[in-house]
Amino acid sequence: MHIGEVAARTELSLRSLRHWDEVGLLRPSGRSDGGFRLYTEGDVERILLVRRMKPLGFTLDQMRVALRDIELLLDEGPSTEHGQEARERLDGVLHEAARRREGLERQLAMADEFIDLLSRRLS
Amino acid sequence: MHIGEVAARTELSLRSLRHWDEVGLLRPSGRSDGGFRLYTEGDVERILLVRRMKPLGFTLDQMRVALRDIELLLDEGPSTEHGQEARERLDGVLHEAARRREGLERQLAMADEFIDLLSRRLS
DNA sequence: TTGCTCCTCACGTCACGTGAGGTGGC
DNA sequence: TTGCTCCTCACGTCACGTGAGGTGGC
Repeated sequence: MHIGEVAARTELSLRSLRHWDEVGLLRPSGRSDGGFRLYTEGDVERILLVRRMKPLGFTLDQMRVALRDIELLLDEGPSTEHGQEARERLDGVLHEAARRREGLERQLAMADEFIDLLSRRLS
Repeated sequence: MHIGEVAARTELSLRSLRHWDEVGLLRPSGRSDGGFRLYTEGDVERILLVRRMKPLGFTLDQMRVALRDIELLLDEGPSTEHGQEARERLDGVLHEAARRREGLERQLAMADEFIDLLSRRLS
């Protein structure tokens, strides 16, 4: 499918999808003869995975590595040497993700404090 | 107090505090003879207010305006013409804040989906 | 054929991070 | 006097946003 449909389905901007392609985070599976990016359902699934990871504040490059590792583990399993290495890196990602999740919760708590404070000032 | 103590107490970087000064969001109340920024307890309170507002993703300029309006309302009350205008702008800010709060919650939910997915892949 | 979608530059933006080189404060 | 903290440039970074100018696809 074309980039516009992907953008609509994932709620991402055209520019973000093109940027992710540029930096190698998410390459569309193909291109049309005219040069249009062609995304598969699998591509969309990977985009949605990245979208879930993004609120945790990882860089595009960190997400690129993590995505590769997740797919490597899926393809090769944890038994090969590469599979082992991927697993170890992903253990680190999971720990870091849990840490950052706490940060997100603190942000939500702060936002609530601000909203409470402001609505009290306005009532 | 000096910028270092403020940074420690607010968990903000020295650079952020200097940047907020540069763009006029949060000017320290004074300067020492040698040029050191001097913050008061009131300055710290305002910094903490901005810190609570920040997770909602407003720009520094939007927060600058909102902070001025909040203080104006506190100083002048809602009866003056400026007080009226500030109140109306802050009503808008509160609505926007509530909207963005929902976005933050969706981000937290997405992060949880990612963490669940990754931990299932690794177990 | 129309017009809607897509393309590639390429510069701009936002909120700082990160030195470099120098000086104030107890 | 030492060294720790602070200062001001000023360039770099990250993840896109925003045109400009041009073309593919049904």
